Amino acid sequence: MPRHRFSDTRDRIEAAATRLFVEKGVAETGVRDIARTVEISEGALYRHFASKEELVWRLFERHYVEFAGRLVTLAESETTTRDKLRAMIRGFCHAHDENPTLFRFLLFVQHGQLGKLPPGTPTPVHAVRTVIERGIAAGEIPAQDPHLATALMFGIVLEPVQFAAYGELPSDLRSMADRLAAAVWAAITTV
Amino acid sequence: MPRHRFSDTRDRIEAAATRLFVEKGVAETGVRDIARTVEISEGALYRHFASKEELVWRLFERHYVEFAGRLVTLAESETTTRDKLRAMIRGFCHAHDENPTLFRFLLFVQHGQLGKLPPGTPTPVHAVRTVIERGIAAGEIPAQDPHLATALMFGIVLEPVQFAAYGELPSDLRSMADRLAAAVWAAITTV
Amino acid sequence: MPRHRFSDTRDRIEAAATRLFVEKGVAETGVRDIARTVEISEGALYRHFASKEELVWRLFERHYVEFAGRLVTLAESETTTRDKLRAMIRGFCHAHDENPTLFRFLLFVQHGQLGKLPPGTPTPVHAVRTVIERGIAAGEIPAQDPHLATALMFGIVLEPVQFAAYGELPSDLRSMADRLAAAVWAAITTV
Amino acid sequence: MPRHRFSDTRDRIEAAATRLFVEKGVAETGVRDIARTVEISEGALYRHFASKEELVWRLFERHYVEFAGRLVTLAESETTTRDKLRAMIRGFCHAHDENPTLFRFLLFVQHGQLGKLPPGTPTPVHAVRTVIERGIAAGEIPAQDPHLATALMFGIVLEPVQFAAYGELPSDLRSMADRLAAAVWAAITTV
DNA sequence: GATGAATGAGAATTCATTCAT
DNA sequence: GATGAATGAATTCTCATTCAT
Repeated sequence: MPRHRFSDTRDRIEAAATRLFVEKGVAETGVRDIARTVEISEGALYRHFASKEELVWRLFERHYVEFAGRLVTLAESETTTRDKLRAMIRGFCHAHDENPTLFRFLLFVQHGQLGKLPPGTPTPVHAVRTVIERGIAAGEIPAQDPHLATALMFGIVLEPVQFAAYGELPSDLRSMADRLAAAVWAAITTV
Repeated sequence: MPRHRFSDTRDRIEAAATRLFVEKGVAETGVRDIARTVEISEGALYRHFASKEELVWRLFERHYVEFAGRLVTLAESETTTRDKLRAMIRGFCHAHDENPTLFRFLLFVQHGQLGKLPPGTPTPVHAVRTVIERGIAAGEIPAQDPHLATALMFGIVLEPVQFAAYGELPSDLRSMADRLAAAVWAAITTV
Repeated sequence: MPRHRFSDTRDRIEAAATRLFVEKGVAETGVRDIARTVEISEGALYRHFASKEELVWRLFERHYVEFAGRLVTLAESETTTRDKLRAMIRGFCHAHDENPTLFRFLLFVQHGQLGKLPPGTPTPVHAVRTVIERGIAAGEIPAQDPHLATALMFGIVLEPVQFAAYGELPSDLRSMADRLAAAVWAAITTV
Repeated sequence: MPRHRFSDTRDRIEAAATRLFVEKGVAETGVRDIARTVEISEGALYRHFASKEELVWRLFERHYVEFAGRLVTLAESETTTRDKLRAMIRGFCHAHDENPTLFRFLLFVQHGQLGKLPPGTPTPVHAVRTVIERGIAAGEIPAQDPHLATALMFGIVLEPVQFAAYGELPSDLRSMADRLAAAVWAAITTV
């Protein structure tokens, strides 16, 4: 058996990298920083990831797609558009509170990665927009640009995360979930 | 020799730097890139800015504070809270459409810089929160956490900018200003 | 004016690199070695060459094509095939004696580079083969595989260079030129 | 467990290494490449060779000396100098065709190793030169520098190998053996 | 005998900054 | 004021070798 279990080191690398990427930014985080945090040599990192770029990508891709899937599942478990949206918003809050670092990495630090997703990959944006489009089609939401409505929903949910990171809001997002759901509903039904 | 040649070059540096910073990120933009874009030598850049860091900081600080001031002025020109907020939102949209690059630089690329502002410096966040706090005190807005209400307003206004940058919304934000103002008002009056 | 004239440093880099590449091999020569030899910093090298690979390629390409051209010119200045070949062989010897290091770099260290030449580029091999093919067509050389005859000529001329490098022959190749020409002629007319 | 498994692995390592060294060069071939090709772990390689350097050296030394011995034997089995040389040339061609990769490794990739041979070690060069020196002494070859004559012979035999590797000659050297022998004889008897 | 994660010394390359001209 | 070659530290990555299991 190896000195450390494989997945052990790999997981520790991922956790450390995510945290550092969020704290300092991807470009500002050196392979050195990650290695020092995990307490392995720089070279050892490359046994687990072919490059820093791949590390970033893997981190992003896996969790991003997974999160999108979770949102879809949450929406499917409800009937009305309003309930679907509320469930998804709770999903956002839950994901954030569970691992704020990872959440922030996925939703704010990922710009370069988005373009690499194969076209057609389900994303959180896509999941939300689909629900909204169906809501409009079903007459549950007034007719409007679904892209704009989606943007409103994301803004309302994500900006509090930024404020929380700057200490201007508590970092317990779940306690605000219903308030946010109400705000989203008000914002997209007021045309 | 032209009197304004100096500031001309300086302005061109600032414009080029802002654009590159937004397009590629601050860390990913080299002094060399900037110099090449402006068509001056690398050395010449240092005649105008003591360091790359200072260039970033100057770029941010000047426009950020100026923008905050503009928001305050806009709010002061109106009487009711609702009108104040609408005026500010129009200010956001106007600032964006006038120079989307600079706007995006100020609102999204600046994370590292925010902490350098001397405490007490007026910021856009502060300008908006003040209006909201007064609106609550005056009973024009239901009692609520003014930080959260501020976050909602920022989310509703800024997220469409991100969507516009990804081509999912038109980049003409002004055409959406009243819709955004209505959404903000609905979101913060629905508790 | 710059600290050193541009071409000065560039030339010194090329000379040092050629020598080191021949002495130790390309892979075994570090950018560090070159920089130390030229007495500049490693980074300074990159102002003159985009990469080590480009340095190798530039070194090879320029001189290789130039040498091929010289051979063609030499052949054109003679009438009979025998005289053409002798002139080319003298050209080889002259090129070697003038700068044995460069000669060895071009003819022995270049394997990886040959494939990068755009197809159709005139090479020394091509120059020699053309003369031999015409000699066969004109009946001045017995009918035979021109590729083999070319190989014989190259072997006869180049192997003494290797021996000279190992101290088993004097490094003054010009003194052997006519002997080598006689050997080549004998080898390719004896079928 | 098979008795010869050890030497099996060892042989497979040697074969893979030889091939990779010739294809990509010694420096460009990593221990990793070799291990992957043989389908063993990197660590396992060190059970068979103390270091990469030793692997290269062993590969070279054993076959090089063996090949020199074969040449001596071939020469001894003939009487006249001309026959001795022809036998040796056939030996070269045979060795090449049997294992072109190994042949090329020994004769072209070995530069660094030659100097490590204990002085006095019989080498192919030495074997050929001895025959030529005796031929001169016996009056079968005109008086001349035996080193140069040896170089001519090596050039005539080895250059076709290079051409074959570049696809400009068939890789079946044996079919050319007598032609090469004739060329060598012509080259060294024409002074 | 075998495994493969880990090491540590470099390798090539980039980059903000300096400075002689 | 301007130039661009030079610097030197830092960065990403490679690689032969070791060693706990």
